[in-house]
Amino acid sequence: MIQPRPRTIPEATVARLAVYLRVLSALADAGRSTVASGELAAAAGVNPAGLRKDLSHLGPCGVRGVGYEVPTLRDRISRVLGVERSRACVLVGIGNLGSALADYAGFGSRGFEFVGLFDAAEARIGQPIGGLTVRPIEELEDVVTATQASIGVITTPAEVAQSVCDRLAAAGVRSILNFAPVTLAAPEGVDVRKVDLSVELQVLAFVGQQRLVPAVGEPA
Amino acid sequence: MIQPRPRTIPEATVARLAVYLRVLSALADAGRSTVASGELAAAAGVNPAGLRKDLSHLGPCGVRGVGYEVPTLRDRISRVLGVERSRACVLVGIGNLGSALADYAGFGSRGFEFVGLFDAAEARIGQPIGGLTVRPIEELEDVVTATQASIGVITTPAEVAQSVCDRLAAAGVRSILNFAPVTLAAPEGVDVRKVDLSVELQVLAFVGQQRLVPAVGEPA
DNA sequence: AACCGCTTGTGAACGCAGGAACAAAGTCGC
DNA sequence: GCGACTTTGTTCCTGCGTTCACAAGCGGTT
Repeated sequence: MIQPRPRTIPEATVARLAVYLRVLSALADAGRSTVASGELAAAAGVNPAGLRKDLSHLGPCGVRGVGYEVPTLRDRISRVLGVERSRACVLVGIGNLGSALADYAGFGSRGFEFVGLFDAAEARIGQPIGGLTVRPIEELEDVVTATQASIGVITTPAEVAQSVCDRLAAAGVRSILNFAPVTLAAPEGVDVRKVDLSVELQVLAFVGQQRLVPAVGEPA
Repeated sequence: MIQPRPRTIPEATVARLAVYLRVLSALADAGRSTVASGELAAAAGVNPAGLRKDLSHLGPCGVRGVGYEVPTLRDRISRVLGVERSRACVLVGIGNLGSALADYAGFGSRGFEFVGLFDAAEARIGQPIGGLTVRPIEELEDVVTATQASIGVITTPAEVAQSVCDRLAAAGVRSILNFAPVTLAAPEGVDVRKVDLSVELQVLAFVGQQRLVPAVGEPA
């Protein structure tokens, strides 16, 4: 009575599955019926063997000698990632970045729906963005409770990010995506994922400069 | 005649160094003179031993029994990451996200300076953002050549991202940060780093839902 | 001057992700 | 109906990143 497929999928694999899903959707729209691991891997920018290993976490879903059936695989990944269920998200901090996210159409098709936009600045409140209206931060707890939102996105200045995080966690949000350049502390059971745009640039620049100076005394 | 310190610093370490730098700057502003690895690690959200190993790539820079001198360590990391030198960047695609990045003050203090904002839409051209004016995409090559920009940021729709990437690479850009939801192909010598916002959300949601179903028959 | 506590830096072990190679399996052609 | 080719799924292995644990070193104290 053992489950043949362990419930845990590595995080790195999950991230790639999301990429495969996007490629598969494009292929399906283009009318392709099947695709081999080599082609799919090339389109996703990964190694074919790694791709097959990623897909093996979903159980056998390809046909040997042929490849993968595009719509079937797409639906399978969608189901595993939980794309078909709609997830309620709230977004706090409607500055430039927050506005960009609220307006980004790509989230809706991935199962995410913003149900509340919040800001502390008077000037922002009432502003319509992406079909919603910016509300005062005071209403945060009420909306989270009423909508059962489980995901919160923080795009506030760094100074207030921790307090927003505390309020989100207290209101019942279980997952937080943080764009503010601070490391947040959250209670047990709430996990925080950080995206730091300036760190990304910094790493990019560093590997670029590192490549220009291969090694002293060993010019490859 | 071996170099005691290999020139290569792991990418994961570089990303964390950028975080330490931010924490150290805040500590320096607050007037702290020294800090121990434990406190610094807690503020950065990492393991103390890992932090010390990261710093060991810079050579010995702490005092045993005391800790790290805050301004000294900050300057050391700044020098390694190349923060003091100004790097010219161009940004293509001035939609919501592009505008947010162009306006973000955090880049300037990390050594990055936008020298050109480009868009294909007539309506955007001429619009002032963050001290610059949006220019037509046709001028991309001229500006990259004139400014010797080595970093390009792509925030265009997915459909045109590859062609923008090609043009950037051909114009001499060595590093590209891609926010468009496609996997880009670039020539040898040009490296591309991808930030996919919807993938981040997807991963966040998945680990959240995975945590709710720990394992069938073994409720931790 | 010697001791003691504190902290760094490093060496070793563990776990994990990534890549290559191989066997199983299904399809197409004859 | 049978053989050969193609492609998947899996296994092994190598390398890297992370964590734990300990020795070395410095400051403060008596």
